[in-house]
Amino acid sequence: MAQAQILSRNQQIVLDIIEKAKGPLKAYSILFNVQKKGINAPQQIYRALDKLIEMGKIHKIESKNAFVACRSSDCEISKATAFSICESCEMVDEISDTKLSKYLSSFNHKKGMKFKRFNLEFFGLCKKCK
Amino acid sequence: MAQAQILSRNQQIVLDIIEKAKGPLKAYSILFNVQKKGINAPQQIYRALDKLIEMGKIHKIESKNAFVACRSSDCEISKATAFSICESCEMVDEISDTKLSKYLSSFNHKKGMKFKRFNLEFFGLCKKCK
DNA sequence: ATAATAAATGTTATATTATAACACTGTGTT
DNA sequence: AACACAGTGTTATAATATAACATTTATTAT
Repeated sequence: MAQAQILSRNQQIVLDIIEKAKGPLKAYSILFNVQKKGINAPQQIYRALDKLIEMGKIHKIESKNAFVACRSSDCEISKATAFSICESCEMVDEISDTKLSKYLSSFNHKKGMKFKRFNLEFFGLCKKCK
Repeated sequence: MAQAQILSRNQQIVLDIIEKAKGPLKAYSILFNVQKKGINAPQQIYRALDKLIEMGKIHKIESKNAFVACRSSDCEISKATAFSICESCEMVDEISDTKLSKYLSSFNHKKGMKFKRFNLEFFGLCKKCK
């Protein structure tokens, strides 16, 4: 069993903000939110974000340049991510569907590529906005 | 049957560069490549890119902020995109796999979201780099 | 305990990616 | 002609991300 990760000060501050948020947060919006805690520069945010991603605590939504907390049961290093994104309200929801994950993890590209990781982003209208 | 799209001058210039390229191109690298043709400003590139994406002529690789020509048989508006990306040589390959596409297009999110479009990016090592 | 190593921090500067805003041009209506 | 519309050119600026370097803190080995 993997040992619980110990986070550094800045990593914890950044993770707290992202976990409290209702939706994806952008790096600079995180920065503005933590300036009262003594974090002043983008670098500090991006470094924390990088580590948190490595740890699988958060994910980056590539199409939005924004970051969300990982909600899947165990937060190991994430090799398989999928999200549904509402194009109206911008809501992002992590999809944890075992079948989907298995299907994609075992997907074999004709050209003989061996995959380590994938990221899938679905776009549409959520239940509310529909 | 959809009529062949007529491209504007700038759209054609940008598409030509992207089609000639071996891999994904970034907006500013396109810009530097077309300055001899009288295109001077990022806006002109981004406007062309936006239209070309709308037309399905090119795709954006979100994780790289780069653009590739669509290689799939018919270049209609693209609602279902998938790519394999080599983490070593940065090669990007469009995956056109009917089964995969059908599987994902019919994927139904529990939370009742209706999808219009998806983008999938696989990461790993290509045959050469393996 | 201490030296050595690795990880994280703080800071300034700068690179890269992308959009806003406005004036203008060409083309096709009606 | 008057109008609408898509595309263009241009200047300025916003938003996202990294480089580089000095310092501090934590971890490990001896």
